[in-house]
Amino acid sequence: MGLDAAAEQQLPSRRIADAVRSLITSGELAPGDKLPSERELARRFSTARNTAREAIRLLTEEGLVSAQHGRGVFVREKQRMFRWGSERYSRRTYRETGLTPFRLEMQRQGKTPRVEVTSIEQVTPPFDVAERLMASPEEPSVLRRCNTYYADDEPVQVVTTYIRWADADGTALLQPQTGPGGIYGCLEERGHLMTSGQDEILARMASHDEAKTLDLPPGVPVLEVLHTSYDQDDQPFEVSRFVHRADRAGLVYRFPVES
Amino acid sequence: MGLDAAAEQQLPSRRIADAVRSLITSGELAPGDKLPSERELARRFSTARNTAREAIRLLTEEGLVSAQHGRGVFVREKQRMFRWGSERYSRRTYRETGLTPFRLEMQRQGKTPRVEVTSIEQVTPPFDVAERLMASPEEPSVLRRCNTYYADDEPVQVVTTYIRWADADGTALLQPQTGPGGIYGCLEERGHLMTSGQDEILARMASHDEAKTLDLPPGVPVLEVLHTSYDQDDQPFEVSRFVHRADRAGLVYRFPVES
DNA sequence: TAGTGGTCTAGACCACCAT
DNA sequence: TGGTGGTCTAGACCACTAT
Repeated sequence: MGLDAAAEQQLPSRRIADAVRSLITSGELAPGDKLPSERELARRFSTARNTAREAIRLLTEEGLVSAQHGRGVFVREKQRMFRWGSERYSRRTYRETGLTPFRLEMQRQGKTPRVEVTSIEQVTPPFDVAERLMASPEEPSVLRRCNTYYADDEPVQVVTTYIRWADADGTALLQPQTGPGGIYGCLEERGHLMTSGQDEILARMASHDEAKTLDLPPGVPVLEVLHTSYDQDDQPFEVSRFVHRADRAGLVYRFPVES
Repeated sequence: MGLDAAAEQQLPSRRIADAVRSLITSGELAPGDKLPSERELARRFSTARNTAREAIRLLTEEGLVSAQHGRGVFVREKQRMFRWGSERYSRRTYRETGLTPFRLEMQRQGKTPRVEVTSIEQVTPPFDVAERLMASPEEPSVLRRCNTYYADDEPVQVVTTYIRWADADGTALLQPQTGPGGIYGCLEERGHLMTSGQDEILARMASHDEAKTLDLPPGVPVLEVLHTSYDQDDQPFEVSRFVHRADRAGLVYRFPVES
């Protein structure tokens, strides 16, 4: 398997990692292929098993391989299946297809969509949300809706939506099922028509809980999108935090450039 | 230091990680603070040093702490300083301030900007770039310009720009200094006025080389933006790949929502 | 049952940093 | 110089997966 092709190096763990990495980038080890076992690598490179293990850890951290308990270590499949972006909020596509953006994207990918409403509560919003929602300090409580979205029963995104309590009280927003128009339909009835949006994007490693909820393998970051909706008066009326596993999701934005 | 406050758990390494994590989230350990040493943690929890080390590794992977050789392990500072997005391409702000978006953002942050031109070469573009640039298969060669951007001599982004060779040949684009209008000025002279753009965003762990170039600590992902510029005829004429360290950079997009 | 990864121990030596 | 993280060894036992 040409593992010895790696040039002389400093650290044994690096040497092993470099050798395996070059097998992957050269294509000799294809996505889905099984790596030699830790014990086998240790034997071939005449090191302790922990050293081979450290090499695997380096590759895992780079997102190149993924371990499966009791089965082996495998070359990661590159599949960035889902594409989100500003079309997430387009009413036109919804009118034309009758599908929400999530369901539309799932259909595109041939996956079965499922949405789970995790919780609906009255809470005090986190700082960044309060700032963007301009929630009054006197009455800081907002409605928080937590949802988890699944594709073929695999979690792909976790969404937390915040709406001022004054806009939510007494509406279907307090119910898991908000009706055919979704939450934006409810908010239109309350006088808020989305005319523009802002997405703030960052990437980070998943927290402990997120890793569990999203069933994230180690070495996979998350994409976090903090979305703010603005109404016809250019006032913010809704803030949502989207958390995607970054190996499955990408974002796309088209925009005009003023001359 | 209340380390023993952690509830009983299964694995020793998790137990230690949980205890330290709760100290961080509770604020008892503030950003910049030094953690107990690995040997000290091992002593307090009556484990081997490698077990305490594994706990630190878990926290590093979550992006909570960062080790400094010979000094100790420290709680990470949360500083997401830079904000990029569609304004990156605004001609208006450039006209009004005389500053490129990068220099403007640096000024905002009180940092000293520096741009290093790493290489200017005629190459065959990678697949994703060729696809977006609609480079002809007969004449697949393009100009590739590699730049590294620094803030106070710390690398913050690596940019690779691709331009069709026909548009670049015989222009200042072949030189490190492209003149006051930058590369877009050169391309305007060649008949390409940017009227719209597309940014495709993904997050991933850094490759080996990127980690070195960006001086990335472990546990920090990168944000990759693949930008495509469209001219007055809605034809793509330039593709750039931006790679940011995700603990320093965020992206912002404002967009209209059609009714 | 055999082979795999997951975790742990109890040492050791090195490289880096502060004093 | 002493303390820190970085790496390594040579074992051990457990949990999971396949057969």
